[in-house]
This record gives sequence, C-alpha cells and structure tokens, in this order.
Amino acid sequence: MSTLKAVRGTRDLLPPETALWNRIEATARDVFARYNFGEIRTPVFEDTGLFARGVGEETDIVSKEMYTWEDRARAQSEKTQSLTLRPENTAGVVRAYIEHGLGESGLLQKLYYIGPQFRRERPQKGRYRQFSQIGAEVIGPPSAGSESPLRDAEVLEMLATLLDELGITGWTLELNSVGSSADRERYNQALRAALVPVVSQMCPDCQRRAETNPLRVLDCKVAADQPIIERLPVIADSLDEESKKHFAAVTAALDAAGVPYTLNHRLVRGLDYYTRTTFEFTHGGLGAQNALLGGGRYDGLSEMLGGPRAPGIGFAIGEDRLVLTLLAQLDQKAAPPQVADAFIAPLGEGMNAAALVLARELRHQGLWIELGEGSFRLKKSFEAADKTARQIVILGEDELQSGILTVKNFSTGIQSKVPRGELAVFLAEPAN
RNA sequence: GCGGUUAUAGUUCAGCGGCAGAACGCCUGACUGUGGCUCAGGAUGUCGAGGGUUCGAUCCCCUCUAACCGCCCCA
Repeated sequence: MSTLKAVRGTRDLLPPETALWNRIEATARDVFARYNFGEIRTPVFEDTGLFARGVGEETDIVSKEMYTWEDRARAQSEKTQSLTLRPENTAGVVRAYIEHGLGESGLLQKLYYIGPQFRRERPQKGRYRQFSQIGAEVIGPPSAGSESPLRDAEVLEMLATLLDELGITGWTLELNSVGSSADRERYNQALRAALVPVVSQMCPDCQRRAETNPLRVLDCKVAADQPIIERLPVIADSLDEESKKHFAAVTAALDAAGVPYTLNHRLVRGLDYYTRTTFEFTHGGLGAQNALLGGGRYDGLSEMLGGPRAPGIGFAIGEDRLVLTLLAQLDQKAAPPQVADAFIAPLGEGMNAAALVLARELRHQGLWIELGEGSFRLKKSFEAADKTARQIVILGEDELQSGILTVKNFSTGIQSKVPRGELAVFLAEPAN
C-alpha cells in the first residue's frame, strides 16, 4: 500500500519558505493600505454559473479547467446546484459588489484579496492546480470616476511600487488596449479576413487558432510565422476614438509618473471580460510561465453578471511565481532560519516545571523562547540550542536557588551570570 | 489534454542482471553542567507503485503515479 501524498498539482509550504510568503503578503497589505484599498474575502467556491457568465464559456478556464461538482440536494424535491472551486477571483468580487449593492455608496470600491484559486491544468514549475493569487479591483459607478484612465494608471503605478518594494528586479510591464467589445469584434473580423490568404503557410497551431481564436495567432512563437504576423492588422487601428483617447491618457500618466512599460500590441488576454487596457508584468526567470501577474479593465463585467453598470480594472498576481522569483534572486543565502532569542535548558527532569515558569515569564515579556527538556544531557541541550536560538539559558539547581542564571551567547561565545530580574532585558540585547 | 526527461537513505546524488553505496544531515560516545572544530562508532532504505521476463530484477519490458521541461493556456 502506497502512502498518501499531496494530490497532483498541490503542495505543502513549510518553514522557512512560509516566512517568505508571509513577508510578501505583509508587503502587499502595506502597499494596498497606502493606496486606500480594503480587503475582501469571498468564498472559495461559487455557483458554477458565475464563472460561466463572468469568465466566459469559451475560455479554456471554463471549458476544461474547473473543479465542478453537483452539490447534494437537501430534500428529494430540491434541485442540485452546480458548484465550482473558484478558478480566479474577479468574478467573485464583482458578484459580491452587486450582491451587497456596493455601488450605491456612490464611491469607488477599492478591494484586494489574497487567497487560493483552483484550475485543473497540467502542473509545471510555477503552475499548480491550487495556487495563490494576490489581486485587487477598482470598481464603481461611472459617476465615481471608475472609467477614468487615471484609475488604470494608478493601478499600474501601484503594481510597479509593490514589485519594487518586494525587491523583484528585472520586471517588464507589457501594455496593450483591446478596446471595447465592439472594437474587439471589428478587429476579429479584420484579422480573420487578413488570415485567409496566408494561413496555409503558417504552422499547424496557427491554422487551428485561425479558426478557433484568431487573436491567439498573435501569440505564436514559431520563427517562420513571424514575418506573416508582422503584416497582420494591429488592434490599435481598430480602436474607436474613445478607446484611443483612453489609452493615450493611461500612457501619458505612466510617462509622467516614470513607470516604464513596453507596448505590446500582441498582448491579448484569455478571459472574455477584458476591455480596453490589458497588461502583464513578466519576468525572465520563470521559464515558460513568465507572467508574474496579469490584469486589465472590465467595463462590462458587472452587467454581464446582471448587475448595474460598474466599470472596473483589476489584476491578479501569481503569488507562487513571486515566491519562485524571489527565491531565485535571494540565491538561498539570504534565507536565515528563524531563531529564537533564547533556548532554556533545564538540568534534570526535576527542573522542567521551573523551566516552563521561566519560559512563561520571558515570553510574556515578548521574547522568542525555545524550551528544552530536562532529561537531555547539557551537551545535547547546547547542540539543540545552537540550531534554534541565539543564546542559551541554563536552569539547574544552583540557578534556581540563587536566582542568578547562566547565559551563553552563541555568536560571541561569552558566558554571563544574570539575575533573574534582569534576564529579559539582557536576553533582548543582541550584542550580549 | 498532447509530447519528452526523470523517480535509489531525511537531503543532494552515484551505482549494478547476483549481499544497497557516498557526501551532508541524524543518533551515541570521547567530554558525568558547555555547542561550533576534531576523533571513534551507529542507524539510515518496501531502490515511486503494481504486474511481467528471468534460477535471480533496484537494473530489462509493460502499466500506473508523481515531479520537471516543452505544447496548449494562464497567475
């Protein structure tokens, strides 16, 4: 019988790596707070219809990657409900926006989330079936300014700030506009028309894409196809005046703020709800999964879900990919194991209870304490202490009677006698 | 979902159709209340799982599972 393991595409996160996850999340919360975002937590599963309508029936995510099941009916007469583990979080946030009438405040809603998402894809490095996204949405009624290109620019500037504060170096912001849904439709037709005479010279994948999703042809990496792709129409030419004006305002604001970006007119994103601005922050160290985060504007999503008009813009960061990138940059050396301030070594099992009392005192004073075990020989206590703490406190009969404790610092090698009343202050001083 | 590579000790990895190996880590002692350095000794394990070929399989064959790489797609 084989032992049980974490299922395919899922994994355990262990210390010390979890410390990095916590640092990333703390930094994100800090940055979001400065931009006046509040946290939203939506359910991990939702009615399947939310994703079918919100993300799009024809997308890969909905058509083949969702974890969906029929919920048990409570009564014979009741119909079962189709539920799905969320494959992304924007649809859930917009559902909550509609459900709670958040638009009625007349204010812009600025919401962020951190949490697991689920897609049944073939796992690879940087791609898991349960993965974590850090995302945010700016959404509200047009009267709150939700359509303004300033919102796009602010979100992008915030992301640049976040990546910089996380210490991610070498990222690239790729930017495009896919226009309104009408613009997109017009472009699709132009693209199909332009492909007809040339598609037979292209790779088999492109021949298939030309049928199923012409926009995807732009993503082709086959070298021989590139000259053909170069001559295909560009989406910018299909944008209406409003969309052009919007995009020009976004780039102008980014220029003013000094946020570097690259225009990529081939950047088309896979979710149906995107309109106008779309973007991706990429990083070279991630291999085939080079997108650190992706996002864009979704002016029609609320209405697609039966809500009021509520334009918005948002993004999702692949937290797993952030961790991979930082781990690669840190080069393992800058991952110091977490060590306690002090290790308390009781001498003999008779000292165990007294050691707990001492540990309690010190912990209540804010110190990180590792509590040893009296049956250990002192040598063994030292060995354990050296791996888990900066210093060791010896608690034997002598120390208990006299109230003068023996402390040894591992980095300096200095051993000291410290009165119990001064112990907490002494231990807190890194140089002792 | 498709193609390729891989799977041996806690970890990183050698290995061979005939007793399962190294390094690091771990445990014990030298050192009875003093770690790191050193020395001596010890345990590492269903050789990913299941089946087949063979006198004999960790090794060859098949199936499965998983990781990694590429495709698809995406965070």
